[in-house]
Amino acid sequence: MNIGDVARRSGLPAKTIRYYEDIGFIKPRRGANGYRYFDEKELHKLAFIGRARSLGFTIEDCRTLLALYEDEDRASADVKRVAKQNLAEIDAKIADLQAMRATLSHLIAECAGDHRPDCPILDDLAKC
Amino acid sequence: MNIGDVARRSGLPAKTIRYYEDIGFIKPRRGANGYRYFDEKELHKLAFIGRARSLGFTIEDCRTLLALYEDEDRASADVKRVAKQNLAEIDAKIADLQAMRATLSHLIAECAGDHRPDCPILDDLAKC
DNA sequence: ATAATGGTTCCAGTAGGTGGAAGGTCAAGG
DNA sequence: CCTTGACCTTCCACCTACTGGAACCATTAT
Repeated sequence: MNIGDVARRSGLPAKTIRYYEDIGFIKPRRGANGYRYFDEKELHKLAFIGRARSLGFTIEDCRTLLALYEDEDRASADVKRVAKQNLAEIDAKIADLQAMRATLSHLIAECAGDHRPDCPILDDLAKC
Repeated sequence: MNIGDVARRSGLPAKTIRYYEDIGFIKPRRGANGYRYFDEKELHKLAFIGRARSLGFTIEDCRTLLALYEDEDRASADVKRVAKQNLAEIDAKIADLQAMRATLSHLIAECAGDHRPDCPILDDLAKC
């Protein structure tokens, strides 16, 4: 498979796949013309990374998860630990965003949103 | 005031204040020794930006909001529009994160988390 | 032969700062 | 007067995870 096929099948942009090669996730062979050639295993790895990324795992998490995935003797506890850590980070981000959301939607509700200059949103931002 | 005083009073790191000067938010005068000198108005502006940033507004949003703040003839509708746009982005992020969270916490619940290698988390990531 | 498509490398830029080096300045204490 | 330590300066690099674009080579279809 060429990179375009892998891109289509994995759902990742070709640029991202090249980037993932740069940072060492995959090492596709090269054809005589210099083109990358991917086998099913590499496609699989890329899809794995793509799915992990979409669940909010960082690139470093992906390295760990891939290593665990390829380690037949892994303990599921190790995977669970990484996943729980990620969950905690997701929860922290949600909490942050919800706090912002609460403040902001309160301010929006208070703002008349008309032609006049008086604005509780600006008042709040400016308050010392 | 020197930059350290402003940092303490605004809650922003001195590095960030220098950065905000670089990108044109403030233009503090300089003393004979080259030190930046800040007046109350600049402190105020920095605090305004800090608060806006903590509510999730981008730097570009901050530029808009500051301009509105300094425009006596603004319409509160303009401020409200920026705020609503930001709220929509926050909501989109929360929704994304909650979708991740749901999938991930489901997988975590299914994983035994022991010494055995079987792991529904990896199975899910690997599934084509 | 040519055009469209797809591949390659490399460099730069994104957002919003943060870290660190190398060096100038100022106030207080011995 | 000198030193120490806290502050200040600039500049350059680095962070995450890509993304865009230029310049160029290869393949395929017409």
